[in-house]
Parts: sequence; structure tokens; C-alpha cells
Amino acid sequence: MTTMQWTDDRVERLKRLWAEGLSASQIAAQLGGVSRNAVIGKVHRLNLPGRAKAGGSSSAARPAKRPAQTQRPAAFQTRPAAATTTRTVTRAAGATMLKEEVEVEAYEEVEVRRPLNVVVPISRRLALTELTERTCKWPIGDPMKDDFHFCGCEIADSAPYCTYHAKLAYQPVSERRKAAR
DNA sequence: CCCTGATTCGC
DNA sequence: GCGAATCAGG
Repeated sequence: MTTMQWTDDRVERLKRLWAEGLSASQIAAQLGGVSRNAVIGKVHRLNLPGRAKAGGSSSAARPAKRPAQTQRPAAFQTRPAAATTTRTVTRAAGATMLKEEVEVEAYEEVEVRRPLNVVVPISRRLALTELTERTCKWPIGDPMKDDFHFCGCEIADSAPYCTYHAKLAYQPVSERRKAAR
């Protein structure tokens, strides 16, 4: 990858995102090509105002005014195809570079029955680069459109999907067609 | 453990 | 100027 640099454009985006209250790691993910340390270092060099309260816990001081999409019940949805291309992305997290493999392409229209009596998670509408090892990687929307995003809600274990989407992902066969035997 | 920003210092 | 390593903290 070409050496990333702080072009005027990237600096402007940095300033805007920092002003919006995004964390350094999130900004790094959004800009791409830089670590959170790089972002923090740049912030200081630019003499941008630091955060009121250092180390602001992720859940405490977070503007996070995501559109908060309300998922409407659908009898059937699209789910990732079994054969998808795997893309490896790196993401800065702390002082570590995490490598993640996320299926991004190839979807198939599959009849998926929505589990009843389960809470449908509120999508955090995360971008590919914002996914971490504990965010649901269930894709939402058309990968070709710019409103494409991932569920991103929290995951219990280190599973790829949240509880809800795991149920969608793993559906033995068909509930209505079990004969053939 | 997860994460946050702050600082240092070799490049 | 840059950012990895490190530190300090929630």
C-alpha cells in the first residue's frame, strides 16, 4: 500500500470526525491506512483540543447519533452465501493490529425464516472497517450501494454474528421440507 | 479483557 | 512531521 500521508483532505476529515467526538480508533478506521496512534499523534500536532475527560469510556461520553435504523420484520431476507469471497482487513485496536476476515461479496437469495419470539437487535450501522472481533458482522443492504453496512451490535462470544443473526445464519435445512428421508 | 487518550522518542 | 511503543486510566 502506498505510504499514507496526511493530505489536506484527510486532515480535514480528521478534524471533522474528531470534532464530532469519534474516538481515535474509529477515526483511524474511517480514514483507513492509519493506526489510532497516528490519529492521536496528528491530533496533538494540529493542536486540536483534547478530549475533556481522557480515556473517556466507550459507553460514557459518546455522541454516537447513529440513524438507528429500525429493522422491519421480513419473512425472508438475504443471507450471506456459503461461498463468499473472504477479504482480510486490518484494523488498529490499541497497540495491536487485528486481522479480520469478512465475507463481503456473493450473496444468495435464500429463504430465511425469521426466528420468532426473539429480540431483533438494533443495527449500529457499522462500516466494514469499523467491525471488531466483538461486533456482529451480519451484512445489511446492498453491497453495491453506499448505505451498505453491518449489524455491528455486540456479540456474546467471539462468534461472527450476534445471537439473532446467528439464528438466521444457521438454519439446518428447511422447516417445511424435511422429508427426503 | 475491552477500550480510551497522552506522551515519548527514534526515525 | 510521523507514529509505534508505552503509559495511564475507565
